[in-house]
Amino acid sequence: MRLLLVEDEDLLRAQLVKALEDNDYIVDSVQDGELGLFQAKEFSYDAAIIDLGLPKMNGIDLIKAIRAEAKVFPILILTARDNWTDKVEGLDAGADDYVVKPFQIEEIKARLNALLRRAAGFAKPSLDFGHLSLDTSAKQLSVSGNSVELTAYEYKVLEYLMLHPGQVISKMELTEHLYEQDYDRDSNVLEVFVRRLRQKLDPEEMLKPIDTVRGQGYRFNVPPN
Amino acid sequence: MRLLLVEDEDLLRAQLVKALEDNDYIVDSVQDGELGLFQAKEFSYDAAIIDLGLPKMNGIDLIKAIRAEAKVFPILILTARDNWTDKVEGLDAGADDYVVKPFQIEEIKARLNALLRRAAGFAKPSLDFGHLSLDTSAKQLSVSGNSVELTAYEYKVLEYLMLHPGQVISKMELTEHLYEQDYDRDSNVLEVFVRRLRQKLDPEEMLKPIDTVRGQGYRFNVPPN
DNA sequence: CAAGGTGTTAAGCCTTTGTTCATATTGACC
DNA sequence: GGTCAATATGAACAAAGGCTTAACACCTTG
Repeated sequence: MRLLLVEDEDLLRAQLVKALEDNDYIVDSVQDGELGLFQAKEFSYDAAIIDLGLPKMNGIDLIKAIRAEAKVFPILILTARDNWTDKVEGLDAGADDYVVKPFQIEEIKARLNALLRRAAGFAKPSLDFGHLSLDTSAKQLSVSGNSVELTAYEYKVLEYLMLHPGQVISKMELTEHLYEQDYDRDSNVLEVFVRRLRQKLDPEEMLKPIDTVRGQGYRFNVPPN
Repeated sequence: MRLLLVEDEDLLRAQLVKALEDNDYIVDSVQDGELGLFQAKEFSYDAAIIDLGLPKMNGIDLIKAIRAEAKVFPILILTARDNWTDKVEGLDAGADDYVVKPFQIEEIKARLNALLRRAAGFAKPSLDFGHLSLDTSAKQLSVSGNSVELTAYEYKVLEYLMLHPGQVISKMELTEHLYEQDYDRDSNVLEVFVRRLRQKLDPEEMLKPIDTVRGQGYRFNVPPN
């Protein structure tokens, strides 16, 4: 899960980043609205946490701009207690929830979880395609009935692919979803993971659940019927 | 046993928290209805104690909202003597019992025990999976008929895992259920408990009732039929 | 006070996993 | 067909994470 954090206060930002990272989120944090918008346009996030009082471009405008880009990930806004009217404006602009400063880090985490779960919407515990089924709460794959264990990273890759069935996902997009910063460019970790996944998904190499589109990325195939 | 306490009066709240904690409950306490609802949604409790006169969202609405979320844990309401009509409304809204203020702490504890016993009584006296059966009221485990003693913490761990069968439960989630605050990060208590549990559950190490999903947590395996 | 049990810590060992590397294979373009 | 870049593959390695055991402090209980 990759988060965008836009917060101008250095100390608070650092605390949040740490807390979120401890919870296994991958966090990109920036200090002002302009940078926030740039990041939001350039990368794809699972959720954003945005302080409403920001330099360069205020939080409300940032949210509007993000929504104008047709980005739909949930947005959690941080607002000071005294100007709570902002909160309404923020929700109007397209935010999904708010937390009033000062807050407990725990509250942020809980709200975030709620949003992400809600965003998953259909709250599907499992992603099913033909004889492949990925149980997202058991973190387990089942191939025509037989359960198969996945490592943490194998799971992340497969989940991401299965969440975008039939779409070509570039290696960069995948890598960015797995790691914090842009990872060492000349590494073939991803290829190795895909290789191991293919073996587990389809030991016989008959059905080719994951195609490689040369130069573009990988694609999880929706099985016929 | 984890309780949710929603009470706006600081002194009373503190007294209740202390008394309950002395009785080995784990207590989350909040000051208003909105926070209460949030907690109830976000975490899973064994029971709740709710004052009817609350800021932000009154107790009646809170109870309705909790029940609307399909939460079934018992709810004990606290009500002032003069407006006893609230009590009826509260019970109608879905509360299970009431105590009139002012009260003796002892009374709260007694009512709570009764509620919990009743809830355990017909809700789920035992968690059964294959040849494993955990008697939640006797706090006793039986492995293919033979009863096995569990220590307090062993029981807590196993109960939590068995309440979420087939799901991967992170160590953090488990630890938070065992202890109040987030516990010392670099301690391996949990591993030790799991180790001891595994021995008791399955001395032969054949059936692997508890899987470890590396980097993610533990999973109680649902035995195949 | 002795004895036994329980929760906790510490330490070393062992396994899994992520990562790298070297080398093979593939596909696209000339 | 030849050439080059992109991807696959298999093996090897180091570190993280988990396991296991033992010891210890603290309670209870008799």
